[in-house]
Amino acid sequence: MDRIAKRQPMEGSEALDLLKSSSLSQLVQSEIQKIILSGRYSAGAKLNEKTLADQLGVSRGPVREAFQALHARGLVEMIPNRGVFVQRITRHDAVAIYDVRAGIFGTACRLLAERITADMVNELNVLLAQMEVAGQRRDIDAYFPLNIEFHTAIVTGTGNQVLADTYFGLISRLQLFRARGLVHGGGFESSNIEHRAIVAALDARDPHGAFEAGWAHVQAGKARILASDENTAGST
Amino acid sequence: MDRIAKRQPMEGSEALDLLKSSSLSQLVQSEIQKIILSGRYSAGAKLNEKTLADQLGVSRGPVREAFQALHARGLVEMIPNRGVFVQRITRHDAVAIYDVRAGIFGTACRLLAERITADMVNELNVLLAQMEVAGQRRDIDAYFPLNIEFHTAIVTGTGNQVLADTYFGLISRLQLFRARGLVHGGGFESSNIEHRAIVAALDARDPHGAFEAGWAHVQAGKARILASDENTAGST
DNA sequence: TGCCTTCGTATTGTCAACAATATGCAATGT
DNA sequence: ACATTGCATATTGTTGACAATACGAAGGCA
Repeated sequence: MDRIAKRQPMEGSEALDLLKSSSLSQLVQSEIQKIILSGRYSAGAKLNEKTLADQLGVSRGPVREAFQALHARGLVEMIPNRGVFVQRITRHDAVAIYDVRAGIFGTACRLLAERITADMVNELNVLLAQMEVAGQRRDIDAYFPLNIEFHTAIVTGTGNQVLADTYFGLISRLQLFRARGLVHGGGFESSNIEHRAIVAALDARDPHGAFEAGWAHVQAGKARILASDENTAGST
Repeated sequence: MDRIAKRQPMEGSEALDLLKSSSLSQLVQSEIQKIILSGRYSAGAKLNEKTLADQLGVSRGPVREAFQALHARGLVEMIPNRGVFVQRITRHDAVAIYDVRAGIFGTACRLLAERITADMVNELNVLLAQMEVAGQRRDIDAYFPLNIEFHTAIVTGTGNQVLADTYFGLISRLQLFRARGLVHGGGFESSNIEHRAIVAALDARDPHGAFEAGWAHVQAGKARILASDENTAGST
């Protein structure tokens, strides 16, 4: 764990974040978030204030502030006088998150369909082609980042920052759900078919079709994850 | 401003909140949120740590923690070494929030259409009737809480807590937008027509129709607010 | 007059100490 | 053997103090 530097302005990797946010709590927050999402702590694990503070080289104050922000983002659970724990995402929670994500992503597609440029369509088509290649090769390490880039391009392409923030908030909570196990390979083919349907609707500037395609894609993803989870563990 | 009691367990109004959350920061947070949403501070106004801490009868620590949570919820803006300010919601922001709200509310309607009970339909019909009475009487004080109850019933009726939280988060940010001025009366008639369309689709268990009705209702509300804002102030 | 520098004050950022609560272990009693 | 009580320890909750930064007024200079 990288010890946060004692205020020396430029310090390697995230100098930009530092310049923008400066305050230690922001730094500590993103650091703890990284730790949580990396899956280093299992779901429900306790986050000790002093331990974390020592690891990051700060006092407990900023750590406690970071906890509050992470709690508001739904990444940790706080029990008074007991402590802070990595949020447990049950199957039931995951379903709820996926349904909201379906609505948000569908909305993104719908909004994008009304304003998408030819360049953006081309960009998505390039990603589509690359994903198909990776899919045929069963190359999950190539496929995964492309898949993320595809969804990110659509969500940020709307130009709606609130939508993007909401979407990424849901994504991070889902990361928490599948933090353990779940290679969730497979489903390349169907996933690519769904991607093509989305781009087709976007290219046709068809808001309704785009929403439906986006919604259906996330719902299909939900089904795939839940099926995969069914096989690996018997979580509540 | 009610001074927060010094730990005496039961203290009038929000004893339940206290029992559940206990920690001062939670209390302070909801208190500051109330202050912000009440519109007592104008948009962009500075929130002084020590002043607030003294008003609430606590030290700066819990106040700072509350700030972090409120920042994560998008209610305040934090500038390093400068302080915390009531979040400014521009017209552009409001449009973005409304678009997301349309998607979320539409999604709520869609999900609810798949699981709504006859009792729930009746409940909504009762609210519908009451709103029509209030609308015909131009009784905004009666109409407003009914309107909120109608939307809340739909959103919570889905049983999806994540969706509800997301929705209410957007609502509170919108409250920030129209905190000043904006009586936004009028539009009763059209609003009621839209409400009827929503309930009709729900009663018909028609997910697509319900989504569209919900989406259209929020979009219409957006148009009404923006038009009203056009007349009152020239915000950015 | 208008602009810049300088200094005092107010405010934020961080920390370490103190108080309150919970946890785990040992001793006691049934 | 098992449950219960009491104590020692660890952890959280809160506070006040100190350091660093920003703000604003007064004064000097062109």
